[in-house]
Amino acid sequence: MTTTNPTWEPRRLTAVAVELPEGVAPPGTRGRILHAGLKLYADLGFHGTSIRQIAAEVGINSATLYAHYPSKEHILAELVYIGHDGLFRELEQALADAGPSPAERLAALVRAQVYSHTDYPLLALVANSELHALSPESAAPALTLRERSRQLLYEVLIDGVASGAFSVADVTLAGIAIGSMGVRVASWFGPDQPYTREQVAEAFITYAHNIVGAR
Amino acid sequence: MTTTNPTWEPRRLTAVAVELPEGVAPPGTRGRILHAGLKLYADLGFHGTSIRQIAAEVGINSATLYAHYPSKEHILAELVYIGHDGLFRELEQALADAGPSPAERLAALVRAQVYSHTDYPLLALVANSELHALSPESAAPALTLRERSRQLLYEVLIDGVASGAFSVADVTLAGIAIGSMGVRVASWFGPDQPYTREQVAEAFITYAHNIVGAR
DNA sequence: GTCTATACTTTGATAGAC
DNA sequence: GTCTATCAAAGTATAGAC
Repeated sequence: MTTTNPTWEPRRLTAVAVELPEGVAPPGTRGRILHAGLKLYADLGFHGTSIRQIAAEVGINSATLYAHYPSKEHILAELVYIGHDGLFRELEQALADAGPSPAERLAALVRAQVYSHTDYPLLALVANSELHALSPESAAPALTLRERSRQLLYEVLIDGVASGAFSVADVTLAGIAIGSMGVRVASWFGPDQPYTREQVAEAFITYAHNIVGAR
Repeated sequence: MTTTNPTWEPRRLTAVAVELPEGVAPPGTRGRILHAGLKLYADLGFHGTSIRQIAAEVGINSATLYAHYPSKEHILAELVYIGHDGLFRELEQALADAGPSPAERLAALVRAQVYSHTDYPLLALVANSELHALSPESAAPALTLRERSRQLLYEVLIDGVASGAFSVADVTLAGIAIGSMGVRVASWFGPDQPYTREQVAEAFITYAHNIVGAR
């Protein structure tokens, strides 16, 4: 193959709605740019997407983008931040609404993570898979939120072990395993498979309980 | 920010050895190109890497690359195939060496996947995270191997349920959960954390057994 | 096989009119 | 805010000498 087929473009996801959580998208053109960036970054990756593709998706000239964002990277930075911030808020709210037992609190976290990824799969994919394309300064706010989210899980696990509700040899590895189930959801959940978000969440809650030996 | 800082480059991984399994790298310059591609694709992604960077890493002129590979994509295609083929072979060998019980066979698969990712993290990362950058035709052989690897796991799970060794409501979701723990290993395992590959494997085997309710 | 030189395209971003 | 027009740089890949 010595030439590139211009009609083919790689696709990372089956077609799903390009959606952001309510209230987080800026109004007007800036918001439409953000949605277009979300769709294209999820599909082609940050480096695989050109500023002209984003503009075409919005229906504006590429130069107009720079009236709303100072660079291509700033569009990604906003998406990555929104994704991490949204997940962290969902996790915090889930804990606030959860019952007092460690098992209930762990279930609330797993459910919130699964729903976050099933409801906004493009956002989850971009936030997790394209973060590495950001400069350290642009990535820092999202990384702080990721660390805080991680802490929410570990506090629940540590409490559960301390109270005897959980029985697990290594809390860190158990947390990694539970988190791994969750972050992968956006990569396989979609309209081409038969499960509802609720079925996935309840199954993964059971697995998480099994992993930590919840009584 | 209106200009790009040419001295900064995004980094996806902490420094680890750039290694391929024995015997899979072609001899001579072609093999050195493959190693350079592995390192750079893992670090910067396929679209984030230029043909000139690969050539510079090898220490040759960029034009010389085309005496060994017909395109940038062919280098990635070979890496993605090697990664999927290597994992599949390891899984098959693990089953051949495993004891007869479903629990032993599941343990063998989990251990093989963990070792494959801890021993060749760059290869695992490129094979899984950059596959989407390939054309459908270039990706097909790897996808076939991935499906066959998936089947190995599901056969063990189905056997375990049929024999009463496992107790799990949904084999598909359990398989996804177990596979998710494994594919994430390359993203966090490295010299900056305290676990050995054996510790990770044994912990994940326990979690897998817990997920499927192994008796 | 490897090089120098270069063709040609696409890229991110800017200038300036309206 | 949006456009047309354009720049400078970087991109993949090729031609042809050695």
